[in-house]
Order: sequence, then C-alpha cells, then structure tokens
Amino acid sequence: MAKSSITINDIARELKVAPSTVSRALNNSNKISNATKRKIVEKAEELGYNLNMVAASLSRSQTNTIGVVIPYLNNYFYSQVVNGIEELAFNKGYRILIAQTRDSFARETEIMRTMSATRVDGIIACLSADTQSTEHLFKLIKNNIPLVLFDRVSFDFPCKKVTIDNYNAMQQSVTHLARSGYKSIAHLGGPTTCNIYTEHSKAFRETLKKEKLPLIPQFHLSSDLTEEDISEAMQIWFSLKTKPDAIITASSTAALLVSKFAREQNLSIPDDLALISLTSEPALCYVEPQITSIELPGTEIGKTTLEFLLNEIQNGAQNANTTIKPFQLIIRNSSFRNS
Amino acid sequence: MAKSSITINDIARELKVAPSTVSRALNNSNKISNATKRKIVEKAEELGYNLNMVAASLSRSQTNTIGVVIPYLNNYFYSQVVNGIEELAFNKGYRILIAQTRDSFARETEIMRTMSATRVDGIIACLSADTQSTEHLFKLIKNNIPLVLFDRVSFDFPCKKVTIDNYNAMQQSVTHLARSGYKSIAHLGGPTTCNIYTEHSKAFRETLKKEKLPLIPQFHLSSDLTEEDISEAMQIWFSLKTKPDAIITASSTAALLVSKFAREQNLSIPDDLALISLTSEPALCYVEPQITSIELPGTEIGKTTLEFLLNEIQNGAQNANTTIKPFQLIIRNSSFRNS
DNA sequence: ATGAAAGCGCTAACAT
DNA sequence: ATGTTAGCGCTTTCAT
Repeated sequence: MAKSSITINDIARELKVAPSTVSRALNNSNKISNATKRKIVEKAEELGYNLNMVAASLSRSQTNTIGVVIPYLNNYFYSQVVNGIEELAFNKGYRILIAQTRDSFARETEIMRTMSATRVDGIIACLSADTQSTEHLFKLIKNNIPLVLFDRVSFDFPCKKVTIDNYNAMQQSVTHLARSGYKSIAHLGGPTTCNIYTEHSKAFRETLKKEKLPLIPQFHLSSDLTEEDISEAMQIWFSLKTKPDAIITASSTAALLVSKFAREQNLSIPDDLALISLTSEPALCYVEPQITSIELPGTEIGKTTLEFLLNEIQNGAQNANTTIKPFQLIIRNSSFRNS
Repeated sequence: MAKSSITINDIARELKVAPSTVSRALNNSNKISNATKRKIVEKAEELGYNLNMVAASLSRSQTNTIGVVIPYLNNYFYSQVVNGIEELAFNKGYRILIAQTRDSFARETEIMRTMSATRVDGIIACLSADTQSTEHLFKLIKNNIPLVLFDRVSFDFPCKKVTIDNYNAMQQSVTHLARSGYKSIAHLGGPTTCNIYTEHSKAFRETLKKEKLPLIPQFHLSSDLTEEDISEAMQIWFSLKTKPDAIITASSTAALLVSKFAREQNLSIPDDLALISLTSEPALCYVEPQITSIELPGTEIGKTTLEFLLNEIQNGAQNANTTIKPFQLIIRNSSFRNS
C-alpha cells in the first residue's frame, strides 16, 4: 500500500481548511458550500488524490466488499453466477473477493475465517460437496456477517437461500424419457452429501415408480462425477446383459463424456441411448446430437443472491426463506427417437 | 463490518496486559514469553477473537490482497489463469479481488481506480480488447502498486509480462495445414487492437508466403468473434467460388461454431475443411472430430504471474522483461486428411 | 519481556 | 458551512 500518497490532510493543509471539510467535499455531503467543494475537488484532482478505502472502511465499519465462495471457478454454472454478482456489485459500488473451496470443507472453513477477518460486508456461498457441519456458518452470524446461500444450500441453516427445484428437474427429465419410450433409465448422480443430489435421487426413484419403470439399483449411481467415475460406470453398465437405454447425468461434463463414450462404442444417441444433463453449458449444443438439458439461470441467480445480501446489509437480517428460481428443460436431439 | 466484535483491547483488559503485548502474542512475535503468549492465545480463543484485517492493513500499509483484472470470468482460459492465481494466493495468505473489464477500456480504467483506492498490494491484469492508452497503468505505478500483465499485454508499458509466443502458434498452425495439403487457408482473427491478434495476423501472412500459399484478402478476417461475426463469415466464405479448405480461429468458441456450421452444411471435417483453434477448452475434445488446437498452460501462467507480482511486492520493482510460456499444438482429427 | 504512546487516513459527532 | 476532536483496531517505535 503506497505509503507516501496524498491524504485529505495534505489537501486540507494546502487549502487551509479542516480535514473534515475535505472529507465532506469528497463525499458529496450537503453540509458544505459549492464554492469550497469545487475548490477542494479541484485541488484533489491536481494533487492526484486517491481515497484510501482501508482507512475509510475502518472508520465507517464497512468495507463495501462482498465475499463470494464457490466450489470451483472453472465451471460454467458458477462462473455465470459470479458474472451476475460481479456485474451488479460493480454497479452498486461493491468489490468482490472470490475464493474456491475446491469442494473441501476444511478450505471452506478457513475461507470463512479469513473473510470474517477481512470484514467483508456479507458473503454469498455455494457450499462445498463435503460440507457436513454448519458451525462455520454460525460463526459468521455471530460476527454479524450476513450470508446468502445458493445452489447447494444447507436447509437447516437459517439464512436466505436461492436454489432451483431440483426434484422437479429430475422429475421432468424422467417423465420426458418415459414418454419417449425409454425403459431402463440410469442416473449418474453427484455426492449425496449435497441437498441437490439427494433431491435428484429421491425424484429419480419416485418418478420411476410413478411411471411404472423399474429402478435397477446399479443404474442409480452416486459419485464425484470425475472422468474416471464416469468411464468406470460406462464400462460396467455396457457390459451388462440389460444395458441402460437412457442416462441422466447430474453434470454437463458427465453428459459430454457419456456422449463421447457412446460415439466411441458406436452407440447411437438417441436411438440406442438417450441422454439428459441436469446442468447446462454451451458445449452441449456443439456436439452431435445436441444434448437435452436443464437450463439454469446462472446470471439471474447471482443477481438475486446479491440483491438479497445487499438488502440484509442495509436493513439487517431478514426472514430465512428460500427462493426457487425457474429452470427450463430444453429438449434437444439426445432424448427422443425420431421414429 | 461487525461493530461489537472482540478487539485486542478487550483481551488486554481481561488479562491486565497491554494491547501491544496481545498484538505480539497473536502475531507470533519472538519478543514475548511463551507463558503470556499461551495465556493470550487461549483467552483470544475463549472470547472468539477474530483479527480485524482492515485495522491491521491500515496500520501496516499492506492489505494482503491482490487485484485480478480480466476481460471475462466466463472463459476457459481466463478461469484457468485465475484458478492458478487463487490457488497460490490462498497458500501464501493473500486474498484476491476480481473484476471483469468486459473488454471495455472505460471499465478497465474505473477498475484500476477503485483497486488503487482499495490499496491492493498489487495487480495482475489481462488488458481489455479496446485498451488503447496506458495512462491508467502509469497511475498505478505512481501509486506504488506493482502490476504484472499476462496474455494481452502492452509492450510499451514497462512492467513484467507473461505471454506465449503467438506468432509461433500461428506459424506452426499454418505450417501444419500446409504440410497436410490444405491450400486455401482462412483465418478468423480477433480485434487487431490486441497484441495477440496482430501477432497472429503477421504470422498468418508471413507463413502463408513462406509456404507459397496464396493470401486471399477476404480469408483474413479480424472481428470480435461473436456468434454473429462467425456466422456471417461462414455464410460469405461458403458462397464463394473458391471456398476455404482450412480455417484457423483465434478463439475456441469460434472453432466450435465453425465445426457446428460445417456439420449443418454437410461439410466434412477434415476432408472438406480443416480446422484449428488457437485457444483451447475441453469442449474441443467432445465434438466429432476432435479439434486441433493450441494448448495454453493457463494455471501455470496464473501461478508465474503471481510469483512475479509477489516478488515485486516484497522486493520492489524489477526489470520489465517478458516471460514466454510454452504452448503445445495438439493435433487432433480436424486438421489432417486420413487419405 | 512488557508497557506507553503515537499514528495509519478517514469519518462523524459535537461545537461554533 | 466549517472547525475541533475523538475514535475505528491495529502495529510499532521507544522506553523501561
């Protein structure tokens, strides 16, 4: 931090006014004459004055900084959300501090600690996959730092949340496949430590039953969805006597991998195998056939989340309700037979 | 920022020691006895003390925060770079403040201003496409804020830079296509206000000449590479008598769009048309055929950039040299005929 | 090894 | 409308 930079005291001295007057002028206070305000603003310009936000933050007990905590930055959905947050934050005069948990609970805890120390005005977070406890979140509340969760949320933690109806997303997917005549539907799900994936699982089971389709246990997988996980699952499934004729993946990367696997094995999508991704990314439309998916309003989720947070920052803690954002099942060519 | 939180003064009072002693204990100073240190650390724990970094920053004239300025967050390469920065920063006890220029010079200027105000310890930036002047960068230097540039850099600005050899990337691409028998090579380039794209352009022209291939003016395009730009170029090119038989795109999204266009027009890649992308993203391997591309070490670039910056933060301004990172031309199935 | 005191640059209550 | 003063919470000389 530049040591020898110009301060309001320098300006005050040069103009023979009080530092507080300079502060007022620079903050556009109404308790100051236009004449001196102009004089001060000009002098500030002339000297190349640049506000020291650190000092202002300490004095005001407010940093105008929002902490954003996500599993990975390098992920289409999260980067969309951050994009929405950043855009709105920039317009509202807030800065954003970003940290990745890399799906580690330990890291998440540490991040919350340092963000508390940094005195961010509030935190927006999508919990890591292996977050089991909410102690670190309660500490935020104790430190008076508002928190809004999105996507992967913890329902037993009292704060505002923004999610989508994951149950419904899976339900619509299964129903669509069933109506299209697919019979052995498989699911490559995420880790069940996450609300999202348990909702998917529940919906998967219940909707299959409702559609009078069999729930074949080994077709209902839960994993971290790494490339190895997917590849292993494919190897096993397609060496069985009864192979799946449709797959629903929790991540778009998984869907793309399945699509690649199918091509390599000369399995025709959608004739031999239907494919639906419960998350979306542009690449789904670049492959052939294009992959049916659930489209989530990432940017919109980011904006809403920040709006809620700013509201809490300004007006104190609000009711801990959950906002459900709409999604769309976009049917592309991977999930219905042309015949 | 939590008003009523525990301060070192509270701890000092409870333990009847001086605040400075508490500070020493908590900062692991060696000028303190182990006995009192333990006592203080325990009490701090007990009271739930959480350091106020804002106060510490003001006092130390150092924020332990790095500003990261990129065109877009939602881009594979940049998010890889940020990923590298974030990882190393986290380990070194630094936080990162991220802002997107959205390729607007005005925004970039504004961002540099607010980051100066925030007193970040240093800035890592990839300049926006329409950055013409470097006045805003000189202001950083004047404010004693070290700057390291990567990818899109400004060669007439004196600071450390980390890039790749864009000329060579294009050269290798053209040569590869020429050796594979392609004759009418086209280039979908980026805006020539950027060093990267002017280097591509130069190499494109010169390598074609070296390979004794024609440089057809309308096959050498420079644009913002939006979906419309690409689509328009395709429409025009493929309605000509002499169509291109190979396309080199500056962005991976452009390559994916070309690949999609080819499929829709029943142009076979690589038989009718070869395709090379000068940037990479995973999706290039999910489409059929997989697309040949230049692979950039994003995470590595991020790490190196931060290393340079931290070095300047600790040891003052260094020589303004440019570090060239290696890239790889990964030849996939889109760029050579099987016959 | 510990304490006292000054100061980082700004804001805000109070006074005039 | 402007000045005076007292912090914000911490670090860091300088004493002891």
